[in-house]
Amino acid sequence: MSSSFSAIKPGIKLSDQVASALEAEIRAGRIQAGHKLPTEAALAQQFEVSRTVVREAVSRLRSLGLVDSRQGSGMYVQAPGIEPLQFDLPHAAPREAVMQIVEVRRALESEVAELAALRRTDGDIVTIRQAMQRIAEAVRAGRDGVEEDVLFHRAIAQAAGNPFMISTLDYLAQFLKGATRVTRANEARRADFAEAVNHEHTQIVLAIEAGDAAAARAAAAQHMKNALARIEQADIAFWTQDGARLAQPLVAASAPLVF
Amino acid sequence: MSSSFSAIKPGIKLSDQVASALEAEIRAGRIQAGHKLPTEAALAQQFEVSRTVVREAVSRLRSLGLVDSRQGSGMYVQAPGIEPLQFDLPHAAPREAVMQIVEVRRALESEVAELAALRRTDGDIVTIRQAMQRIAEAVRAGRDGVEEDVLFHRAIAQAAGNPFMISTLDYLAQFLKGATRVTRANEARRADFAEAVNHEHTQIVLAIEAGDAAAARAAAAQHMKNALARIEQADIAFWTQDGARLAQPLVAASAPLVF
DNA sequence: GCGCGATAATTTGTATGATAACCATATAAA
DNA sequence: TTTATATGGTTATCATACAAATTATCGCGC
Repeated sequence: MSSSFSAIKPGIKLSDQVASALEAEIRAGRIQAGHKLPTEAALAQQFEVSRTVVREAVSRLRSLGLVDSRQGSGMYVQAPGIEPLQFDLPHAAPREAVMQIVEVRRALESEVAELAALRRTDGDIVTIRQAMQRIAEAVRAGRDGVEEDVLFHRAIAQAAGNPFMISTLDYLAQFLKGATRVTRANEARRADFAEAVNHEHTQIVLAIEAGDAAAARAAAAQHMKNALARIEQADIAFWTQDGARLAQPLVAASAPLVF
Repeated sequence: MSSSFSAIKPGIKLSDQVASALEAEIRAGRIQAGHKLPTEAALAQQFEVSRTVVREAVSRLRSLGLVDSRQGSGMYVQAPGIEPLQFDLPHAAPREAVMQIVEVRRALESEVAELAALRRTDGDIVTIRQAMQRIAEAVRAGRDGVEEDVLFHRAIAQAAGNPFMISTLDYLAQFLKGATRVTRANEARRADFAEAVNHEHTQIVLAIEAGDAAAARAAAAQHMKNALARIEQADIAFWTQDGARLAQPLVAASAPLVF
């Protein structure tokens, strides 16, 4: 292995240049996974920089999961890991995107409800019941109950006993958090919405308690379908200028719950 | 494997501790987006560490996109974006994890098949048919057809018209790629597996072509259920020592397809 | 008082050297 | 074979200093 690293250009931050160079070396596979890469001192000499910038660079690679440094031993390159999931949202059609993400959630919530009906323990049922209580209390207290709603669905996911379902749903929740609140324009429908949501939640819980997998799936799917309808009826949340995420709606105090 | 001596770990790196503390501080919103956080010297004094570790910690936060440092000015917290999805796999129960991830996939594939049945265009059907053809050709050519299988399921997802479904399934595929190939120990069953997989694929495609949403969902769910059974029958892929991801199986040439 | 440029102070980026903690290996001792 | 010790190498942390970029401050003319 020759791989004498090229010199560097001034202007851009040195640590970034070194980090990029090393990252390229690794991703190109010129340094095999599991192997040690040169010592900090050696790298500093090859790049003609101080050990400080080498450490800064390696720090970045470590947080990217590309290398793993062990004190006293050395720095080892890790096999290229799993590429994380990150939706890229189109700035063009935010309404479409929300509905499509809800479709994904519907698929998971249906499965989760079914699994919960099959696997729920007595403790799970207690937790779910409590979560439903808290939603009612929040609504009575005049709040929107969005946080409690998240916990309710999370409790069901917990009962399903699949941690990957939970984390995937949590990911989706980041996008839908803004959409679960609708604007003041629909304030008049608030009571209707809250009642409908509560009824749908009840259907799900009853099916889970009864251990009726098919009914639980159907109830969850119906819940999502109705939530979609509620979102469409209302003004949905809008997107931030960079299109990176859903913005928090301006009005939250008296906004109805849709999920 | 003697008695239970809990592993002590005072060897947590200072920079990691500082980074975690700062990250918690930011994610909790105690430092608003756009505001400056204390100078490196100040942080070093507060945490009672050297400026070096503060810089290492901040380096991590910068690569996470949480802060942005400008020379001569200071370090500014950036608006926290969407947290990407990244399963953390337990190195304890890899078989369980695979099955749980397949559960997630089953939920999505069922929904995808249903949506595809409702929304497929003529062009979609052609693409799906071609993808199925390519699997058959690959199997006849003696290859495992895993790549073609991925494209087949992707074609169906395309027909469903939901890009988020596609990217989520792609993410799951990273974990299941290793599991779709089984070891040579099951070589004898190869013909059976290939035939079964082909039959299940056909059922899905026929339902989609017929526009029968319920049948498509059922066929897809059955396909996933059977795939799970095939995985259980076979030796599933094993995990790497760090539990970070599925390892590529050693034997791929004559391994049967399960999905 | 107000603009405005020089300048000083502040802050991050980089360099350097030193020390501590830790690991791997070899060697000696029991 | 096992245990203890020695030794060199590597990363982690510390302390200090300087460079480079930004920001605040001062002084001066008007």
